[in-house]
Amino acid sequence: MKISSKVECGIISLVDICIYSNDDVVTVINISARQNISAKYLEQILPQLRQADIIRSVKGAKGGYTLTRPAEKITLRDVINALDSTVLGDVTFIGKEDSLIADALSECLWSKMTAYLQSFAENVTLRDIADRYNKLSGSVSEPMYYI
Amino acid sequence: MKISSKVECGIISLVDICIYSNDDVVTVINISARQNISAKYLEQILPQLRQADIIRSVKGAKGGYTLTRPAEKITLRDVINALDSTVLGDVTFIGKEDSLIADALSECLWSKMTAYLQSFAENVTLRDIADRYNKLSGSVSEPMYYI
DNA sequence: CAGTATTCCTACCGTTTTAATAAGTATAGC
DNA sequence: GCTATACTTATTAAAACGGTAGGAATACTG
Repeated sequence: MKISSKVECGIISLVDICIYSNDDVVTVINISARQNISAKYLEQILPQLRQADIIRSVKGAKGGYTLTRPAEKITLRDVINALDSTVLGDVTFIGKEDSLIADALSECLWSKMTAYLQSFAENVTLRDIADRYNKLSGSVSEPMYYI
Repeated sequence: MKISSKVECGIISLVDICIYSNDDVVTVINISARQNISAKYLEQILPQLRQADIIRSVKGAKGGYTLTRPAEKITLRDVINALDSTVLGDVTFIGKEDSLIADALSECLWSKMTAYLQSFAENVTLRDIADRYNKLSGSVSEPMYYI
């Protein structure tokens, strides 16, 4: 599966906001520095997530971003669809293909696949990713204390 | 989901071969005419399916293609992987992303999704598509006889 | 053995998509 | 008013994709 950098960076940004906002906003510059993603690139991605009502922005000095709701209420389906609706959406053919075989294919394969992808992504939340991240980062750094 | 025209046309060609080869080979020109796909384009797709041992070719005059095995033994997984291994394969990030968050994301979402896609496509065969096609084409033309 | 029908190979071109950058505007805190 | 920030739009550069083209190799046919 090919996932665009935009989707990848978008999700990473959200997890970053989730982890580092302690009742406070998180700025593009912060995210950029921590996640090693160009700030200018983020400025293009985050507004899309705001329009999808996943994050809320505060303008001006001391501004930044926060999640609009608890991380466990934000599904990856919401996020992915906001950034690139083709990822989980119905199969689209560039070259028209108005053939019955293509229809059969759609019924037997593509539509079932995409239905599953949607429902699967609906059952994974930002919280799940953040928790998993915490475990991963814990298992990397914690053992150091015991050396 | 975005599926390339190559994958779509490749599968259509195989179903066409499956339907129209009666112990005989099927030529690119035949497929092209029936499925309305440029012959030159097919000449680019079919060799890939031959290399993947899905079809067998006969060169020269009276040449053409046949399936290497019964249609019920050819899974869509084989076909899709032969034509574009990125469709069902592991998620690939264009922009490197060597972050732990990306790892967490991979574990919680991408790898599970792709594993499912692979296993799902493994359980659909060319025969299934051909059968479905026959039903579709039947339900379109058969009722005409009763008018 | 010549002619023809076919697969095969490789290069090429144009369009679209994507990634990333850039520049400048608007807003709000201090 | 200065500064830090989000917002918007345009632009560039690179890659992927769809499709075309020319010609070489191969094998049947008369």
